[in-house]
Amino acid sequence: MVIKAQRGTKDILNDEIPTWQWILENAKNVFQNAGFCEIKTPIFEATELFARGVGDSTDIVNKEMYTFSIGGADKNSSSITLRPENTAGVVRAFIEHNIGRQSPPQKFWYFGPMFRYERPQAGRQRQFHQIGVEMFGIKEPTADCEVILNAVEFLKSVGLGDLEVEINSLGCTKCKNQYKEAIKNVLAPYLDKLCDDCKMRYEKNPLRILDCKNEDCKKIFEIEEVKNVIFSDYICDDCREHFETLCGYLDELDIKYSRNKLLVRGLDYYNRTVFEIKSNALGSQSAVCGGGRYDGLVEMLGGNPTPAVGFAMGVERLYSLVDKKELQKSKYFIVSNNFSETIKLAKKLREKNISADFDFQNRKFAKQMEKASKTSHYAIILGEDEIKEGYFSVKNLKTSTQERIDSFDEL
RNA sequence: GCGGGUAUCGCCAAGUGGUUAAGGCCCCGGAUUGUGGUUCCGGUAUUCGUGGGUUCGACCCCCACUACCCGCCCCA
Repeated sequence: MVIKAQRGTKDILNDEIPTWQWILENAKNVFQNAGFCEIKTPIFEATELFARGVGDSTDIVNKEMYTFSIGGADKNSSSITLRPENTAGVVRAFIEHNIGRQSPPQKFWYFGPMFRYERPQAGRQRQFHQIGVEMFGIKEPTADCEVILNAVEFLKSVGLGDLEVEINSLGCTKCKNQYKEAIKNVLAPYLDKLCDDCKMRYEKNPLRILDCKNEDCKKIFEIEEVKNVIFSDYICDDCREHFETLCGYLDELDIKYSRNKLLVRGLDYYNRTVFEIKSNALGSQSAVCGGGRYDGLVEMLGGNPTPAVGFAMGVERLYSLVDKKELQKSKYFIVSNNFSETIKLAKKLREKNISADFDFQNRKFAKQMEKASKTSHYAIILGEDEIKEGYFSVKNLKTSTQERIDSFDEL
């Protein structure tokens, strides 16, 4: 019986690796230049962290978590969960290490695998990777601006500078709740015409009705009185000023964005600013990046009240949009039938940080040259004459020119 | 959780009831016994996702299962 990779998981092999590494290098450059420090948190956490942090009205917590009971069936067993996203974990670390004591802002970026038990599909796997950023301690829209700028700059660095940003403001706890009530009231007469999913959302999380793609539901949003409520400027003065200030900053940076009043994100912790970056080249899973402000989360998880804002990007989705990179050739391929001389030379070259490879089967020169031309820029011929007289014949495999090199230092 | 599609060598694939399962790429070997990229020659699936069934005979028909893909939902 052949064991295969689990459903919704995949191996990332040679042909994909250069592009993955390139994406990561760009992330590191962009975020570290902006003062974000990488943070690596564990892949599993207490189940309760996600239940409280991500929110139990979300599908992620309700039906998509990989949860295990550790310690058997006895009463002391603890429940752990493979992280479905990384904000909760970073916030946990932030509180646990008292990072809020340092002078704000505290800026982090991360990369790593996330796990969600969903039906695999284009742009969606059960183990997938996210690159993200979290910024703590700043309530002003300057932080929202910094975070969005970094998302855009990173996308630009991987050649995706033209994707448009959608933003919205959900308001603070107070105006968000007023808005929810207003939506429930105006939709009440139409409740039985909404799709089944929306009927459930009506009770659990009415804002998400606005996200519905069902045509019948969309028609209801077109009804004058409903439309008036949905598109009303429900947010309070403070929230509006926060949002408008942010928009002003984005304008100054020439970041193209559009206001999408129907943009509500599925995670419970968001307030005020939310944003998404989409590409229609992705099929139905169109969001490459999603993020927003979560001013209440640190306190909810037991820390001091701390404003925060961040985003996450799906690396597999990013990968599918980006120009692919090829495996780099090594500089030298040593062609020889003397293994000990060959590997000693390779070792010396590698110690000088020069890439070198060679044949391991003592094959004839024609075969070794063939391999050399596929994998390397130059062949170093190390035959009997060269070894005896102590020089190297170096052949440029592109131009087919060969020259004699007398000392190792010239390589 | 609900709908639809597909499954033939590492990859791309032809074959759709009849004794040896095309072809291309890659890989391996040879022509070229110490010099590659071109060319030429040769080699690589006792087997067609798995298990049953129909049939004298199945990769091709039927049933079940599994996996993958696509859409819904949700999200990155």
